[in-house]
Amino acid sequence: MSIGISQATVQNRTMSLRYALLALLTAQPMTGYDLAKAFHISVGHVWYAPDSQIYPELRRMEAAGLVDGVALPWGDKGTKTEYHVTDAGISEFVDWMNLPLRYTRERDPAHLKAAYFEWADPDAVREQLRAHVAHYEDQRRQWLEQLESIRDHTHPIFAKRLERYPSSEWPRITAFKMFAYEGLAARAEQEIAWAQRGLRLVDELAGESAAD
Amino acid sequence: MSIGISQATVQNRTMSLRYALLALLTAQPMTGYDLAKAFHISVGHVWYAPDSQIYPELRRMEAAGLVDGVALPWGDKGTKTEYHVTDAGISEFVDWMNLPLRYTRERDPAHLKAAYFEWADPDAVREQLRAHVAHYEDQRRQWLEQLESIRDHTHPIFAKRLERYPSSEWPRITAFKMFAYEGLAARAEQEIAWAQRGLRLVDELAGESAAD
DNA sequence: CGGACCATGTAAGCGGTTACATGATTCT
DNA sequence: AGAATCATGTAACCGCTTACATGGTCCG
Repeated sequence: MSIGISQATVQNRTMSLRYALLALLTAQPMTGYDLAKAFHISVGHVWYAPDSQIYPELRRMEAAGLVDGVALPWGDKGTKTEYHVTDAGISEFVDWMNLPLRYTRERDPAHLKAAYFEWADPDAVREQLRAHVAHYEDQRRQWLEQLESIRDHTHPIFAKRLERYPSSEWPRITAFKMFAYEGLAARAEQEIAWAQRGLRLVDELAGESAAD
Repeated sequence: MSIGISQATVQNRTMSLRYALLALLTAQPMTGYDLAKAFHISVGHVWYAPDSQIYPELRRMEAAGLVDGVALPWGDKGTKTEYHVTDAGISEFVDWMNLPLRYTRERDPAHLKAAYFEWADPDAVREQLRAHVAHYEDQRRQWLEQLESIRDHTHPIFAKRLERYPSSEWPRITAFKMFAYEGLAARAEQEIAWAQRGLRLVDELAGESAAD
């Protein structure tokens, strides 16, 4: 016997894609294509999204009044849509920023498998640990690159973002962004160290059984 | 014009729930209820799943021949189904264990928000960083508890698992399990350190603007 | 003129979440 | 007798992935 009046926006799960898009659009207006590209060179390292998710979400956001889509001519026949954040969009983004996060349960395939490594061939274990190292070394490299270009303000989107603020605000904004990426780099280093410890462990165990 | 013959089991995404269930059932046969409980006291700290996901998955796994469901009487009228891994189940689990992981893109709401903390109230930032600390301190505590009960073999499911092996194998199996949980504990410690650094950063920035 | 890039999607499906639902059993 | 626990689900929905699809534009 519900009456049909419902608290529509209670906080559906996370919807972080929406906020990642809003975050990017607070730096400058962009087309869906620009956003997709920005996802690869910027937030994409914190929150990845493919085109097929971005375009529809932008249209939902426009329907919700969070962004304005402005059609721009492109060549002779083509057009493209450039999205601008609205005041309502800013307001929703700030609300989200001030709201505490909901932490989800741990769900980690790498550690799940590691807990049952006795079922795998030692060589397969080694291969997977080396892949773990390689993956996080790559991540770490990317994050350090981001860090560099944020520190020296050569990061294109970040530079655009700073232009919107008085230079007195720059250290604060830069500090937060670096803080976020430093955390990710530190996490990557932790994962590398862990996997390397695993590799040593496999060698030790192989040595023992060989000595039998 | 496809002919309808398809490579059915190509590797649908991860399906880690299925392998988490198989992993548990290699320790001992269990009912859906037991498994749901085990998810809370064991793998649940690496891979969580609610009842509503476990029961249907078990039936799909039975249909796929990976487990055998044995109906057991329970009280006067009730029955319960105890699932046993089949040889095919073991084989599929081992195959999965030997296969390299597919790493998914980074998607981390906490670091996403941190990168845009200039949009949040300093107090809201502090609250979120403290929540981050609290969350990972809790995780860390749970993982260290797991570690303890694995180390001294008081962990009920793990003890059952060891019974299936000659005691010469115990160090190896124990070492892998501890390795996995140590990695998680180390990660939690890294997250705690990161958030605490964030708290210091907010204080520093507040001090600077107060000095203006 | 061809290849790289710009632009924007649709469709199917899956894994997971949340909320809801029911009844039996064992313990105190 | 009532509470805690055992047992097993259904239904709706959502965020995301994968694969597929199309056409225009710019540059060398």
